[in-house]
Amino acid sequence: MQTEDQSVFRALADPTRRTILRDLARQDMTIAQVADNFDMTRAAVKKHLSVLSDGGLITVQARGREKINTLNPHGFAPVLDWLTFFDQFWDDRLADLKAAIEEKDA
Amino acid sequence: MQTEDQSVFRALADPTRRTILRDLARQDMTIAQVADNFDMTRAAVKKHLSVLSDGGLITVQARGREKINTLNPHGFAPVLDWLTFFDQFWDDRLADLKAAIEEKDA
DNA sequence: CAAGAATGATACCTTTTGGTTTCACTTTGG
DNA sequence: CCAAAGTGAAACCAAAAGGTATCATTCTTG
Repeated sequence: MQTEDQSVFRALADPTRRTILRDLARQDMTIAQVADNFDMTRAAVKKHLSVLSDGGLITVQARGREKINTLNPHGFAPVLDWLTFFDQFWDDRLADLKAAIEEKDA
Repeated sequence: MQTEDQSVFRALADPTRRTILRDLARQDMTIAQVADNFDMTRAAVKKHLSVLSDGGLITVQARGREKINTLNPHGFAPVLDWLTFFDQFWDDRLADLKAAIEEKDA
């Protein structure tokens, strides 16, 4: 458990990468297109895309000399699974605490 | 959106911290108790706890000379909210893709 | 009150990260 | 064919991250 999750959690840790994911949610993009949305070099964006790819959050396919980056919704599964552990914990043992937390939600 | 999420995403990025959260899910613990579960100094564990606290994932209260660290389930909310954006995206625009992904889930 | 326990804080070190530059490589188009 | 477009990759840098060691503080307790 949580053995191979590191790459996806690491991928989500950077704000630039989280923004890229939102951008790719709108449409698939080449590296250059993604880079146009940021004030940094294409090389830097490329590195971010590599981290996202390592984390399984995007897939990349070549189209001629271009690389099309596509959001991979399936890649979020490990994160959701990990978070689910806590849901279960609350349900099983801390129903009262959960209720208390929600009502003190100022 | 995603403006102040950084601290919680950063907190979740480290495997030691994710393990600490699971440990705290079982029971509240002092710093020394948390440190007993790891092969590193108490000072290092303390730093991790500070990051978790900054991210809102745990709360800390003094009890005499001890500090009791408690899991704060509410702290996960920003992460769930952020992830929800993609759920919505799938529902709104990619119902077909979602189905395709699930059925090709080898 | 004095010793020990639990912690806070600081300085310091090493590795990772995020970024830039630069150069080689492949595809596309006129 | 040849120049330009789109990438890949490597070298290099500064800053952040994860750890350790050390010392000062603050409770607890006999």
